[in-house]
Amino acid sequence: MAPLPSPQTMKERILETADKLFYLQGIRAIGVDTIAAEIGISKRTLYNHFPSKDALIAAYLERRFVAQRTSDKPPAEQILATFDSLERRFAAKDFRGCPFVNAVAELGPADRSVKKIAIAFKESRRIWFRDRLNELGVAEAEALATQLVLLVDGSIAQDLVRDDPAMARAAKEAAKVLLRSAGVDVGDAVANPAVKRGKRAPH
Amino acid sequence: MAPLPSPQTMKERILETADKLFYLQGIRAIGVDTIAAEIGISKRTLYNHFPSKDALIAAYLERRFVAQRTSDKPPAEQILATFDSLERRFAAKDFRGCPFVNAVAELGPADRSVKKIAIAFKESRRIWFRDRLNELGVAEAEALATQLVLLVDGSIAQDLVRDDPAMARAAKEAAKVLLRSAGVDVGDAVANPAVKRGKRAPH
DNA sequence: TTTTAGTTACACAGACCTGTGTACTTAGGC
DNA sequence: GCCTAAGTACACAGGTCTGTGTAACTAAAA
Repeated sequence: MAPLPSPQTMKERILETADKLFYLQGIRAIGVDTIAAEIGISKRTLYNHFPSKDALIAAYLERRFVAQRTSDKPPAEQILATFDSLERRFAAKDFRGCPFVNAVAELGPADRSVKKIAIAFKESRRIWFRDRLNELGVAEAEALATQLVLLVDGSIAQDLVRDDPAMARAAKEAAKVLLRSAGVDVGDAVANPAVKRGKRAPH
Repeated sequence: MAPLPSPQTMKERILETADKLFYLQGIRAIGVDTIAAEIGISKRTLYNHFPSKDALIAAYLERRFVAQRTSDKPPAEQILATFDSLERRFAAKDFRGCPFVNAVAELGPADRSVKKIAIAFKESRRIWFRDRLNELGVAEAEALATQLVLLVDGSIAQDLVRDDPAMARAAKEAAKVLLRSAGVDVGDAVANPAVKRGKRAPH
């Protein structure tokens, strides 16, 4: 058997380090040498576990693809909690946007497989929203789920550029308005701060 | 004087080509050799106009920074027209997301100047929305402008991954709901298709 | 005609990248 | 004690990239 200097397997150690470096600094910016050096292993060992950098990239993205959890809390709460979770992640200094969007932006239209997994991830989140909305009996769950996903990705893109966790709060407020407009009770008397004082446009 | 084989200046020709290649294939994916070869000039000429690739990247982004036009149409119409314009751009096969977001994603947190111009661009669009909302007399124009910007960037990110121009329509529908909720007349009897049939959540 | 600014062709330095080849070491399992 | 699987050290091939150096060319201006 191979020596196991840590509880993780070597493959997992490589993936963990690749994840950190790829995500924080960019896939193209990080060479396999850098990853191996960071772990303290030889480049040969890395290539014994992954046949190519492309394979490592694919494994990195697949590892990032974790399905969103579903709790037994009310669906509306779960939906809104998504944005609280986002805000927490934005506040962390090592947040650098959506790894899938970044990979597609970075690797371009050439890399078909990367795009495939990115689409799958985006769709899985949309489906999660849709299912929660169906639980709420919302008529046009599909359309509303898409709109919520736009708010999620919009706040991620904005935070990537501006480093402003408040984008998650703004997205949450917008989500409340959309949910309310679809007949969902979001537990708030006034859904949108833009009408907090009941002001209306003069004409 | 230098020979001018085309009405444009050489600098502009370089920028135009760099724009096309950087945007479509990624900044890191394109070398200066490729740009020079595409125009049919020597690499030396390129470096006579731009001291470094970084300078060319900066010029590329600055050239992309075009302020949004303001027409004399009603502000609400102008705001919604933004999403129609987005949809048209999504439908073009050479659309590859927001060049500023892509550059930040690609170049990482190291490149400070790229981030700076990206922030300026995002903020300029938010300001444009805010000014239109102020014209409409919306109370919380700042907050609503931010929410609209989230929809814009969200639809761009989604289209980048999914190649689905319908994302722009979804963003527009969501924008209508938000505007309506802020008291703006968007000229539509029913703002959100999710309540088109008046369905309500059962509990 | 002479000058001069812009361009060209081309080589090259120096760095970095992916991926391989090879011989050596180390540590369990039998 | 031996075998085997995994890891190590290290060189290197072959490619790409940015950026520079240099001498020749071209065309317009003076």
